[in-house]
Amino acid sequence: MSKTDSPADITPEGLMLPVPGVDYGLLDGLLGYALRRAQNALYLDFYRAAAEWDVSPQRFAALVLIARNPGMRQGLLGQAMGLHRSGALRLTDWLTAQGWAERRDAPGDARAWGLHLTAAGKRRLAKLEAAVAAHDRALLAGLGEQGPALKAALDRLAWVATAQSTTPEKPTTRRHKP
Amino acid sequence: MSKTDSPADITPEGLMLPVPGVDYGLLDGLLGYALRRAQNALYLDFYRAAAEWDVSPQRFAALVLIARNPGMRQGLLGQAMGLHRSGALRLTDWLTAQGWAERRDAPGDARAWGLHLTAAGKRRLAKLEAAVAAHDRALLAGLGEQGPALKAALDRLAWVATAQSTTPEKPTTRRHKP
DNA sequence: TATTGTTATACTCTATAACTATA
DNA sequence: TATAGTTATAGAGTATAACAATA
Repeated sequence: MSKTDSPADITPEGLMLPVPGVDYGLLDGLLGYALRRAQNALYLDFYRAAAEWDVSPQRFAALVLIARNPGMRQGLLGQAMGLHRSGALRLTDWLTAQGWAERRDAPGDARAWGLHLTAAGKRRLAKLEAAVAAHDRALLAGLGEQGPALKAALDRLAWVATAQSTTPEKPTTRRHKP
Repeated sequence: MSKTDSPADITPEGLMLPVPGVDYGLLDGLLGYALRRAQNALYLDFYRAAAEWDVSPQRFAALVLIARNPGMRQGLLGQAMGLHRSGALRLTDWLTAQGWAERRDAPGDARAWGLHLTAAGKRRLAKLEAAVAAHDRALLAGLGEQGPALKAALDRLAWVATAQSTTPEKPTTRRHKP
């Protein structure tokens, strides 16, 4: 008796706002949950900033990495992003299909590709980066004095959490041929 | 000429560690990217803590919510977690299939379910919550004095970011029948 | 024998659209 | 007409396994 989903269904999905009347128990006190809420909010926010380009946060990161490390291999890209080889492949497929990047022969190794942005990709990325950076500055501004401290604490948190699970000797020295 | 994937392929996938020699460009300065790194690390870390129970962070959150709000509807659960109805359905399906929770008739509305933990679910959750809480405390301890400030800043960040995209009148007053 | 990239496949997460039964 | 839940389906995202070409 209904045509399709109703008007009141305009519920902003993905928005993880605290719902009044709901008891969140220990979630409210957890660092991990606070992080998830914040990340969720930022994710949605990113899409607003990058709406014009139709690029996800992950793809944006890939673009920046390729731009700053021209000729990098697919495998290295995956490594830098915590992806499996096959994931890096799909990511690269998308970037090339959309005209952002291209695969060229890698000098010295006939098996590998060197990744590069296309001319159009470089042009577009310049604007996209500006938009994202402006966006990030707005967030920092909204945080006031807490901003810089937050950034530092996040970096440290990533380090502490990985240290607990992997316990490498040093933060930097990793990812090398065994 | 290889049987399957080789020994050196034990690359901890999903681990988003900074790779030495790679230039991350503006990513290193972005709040959003720092957040993603931290969240990624915490996610993997959570799995260590909850390995014994085979529960994802999201499912853990659902369990806590149901435990603290017995009889809550599927729809409300989805709302609290930023999920679509169909997502809440699948989540609930999993929780019931695993014996964590059960659907009972909701008093007053024959269309709706009331969600409840099972007796076994309550018992298991008590231990799981203890493990997760201990884990979170360890993270906070690792952060030292930065810890509490980080938590506060994250809460504020989530608020700032959603404010920029939705601009509601007040943080709390939302999500009500129009 | 190990590595780079590929193909094929599968599983998770989450959305949309359309449907049912209530309200 | 709107809502709660459901079904079916599709799309990301990411993993595993097996393979080819190259190292």
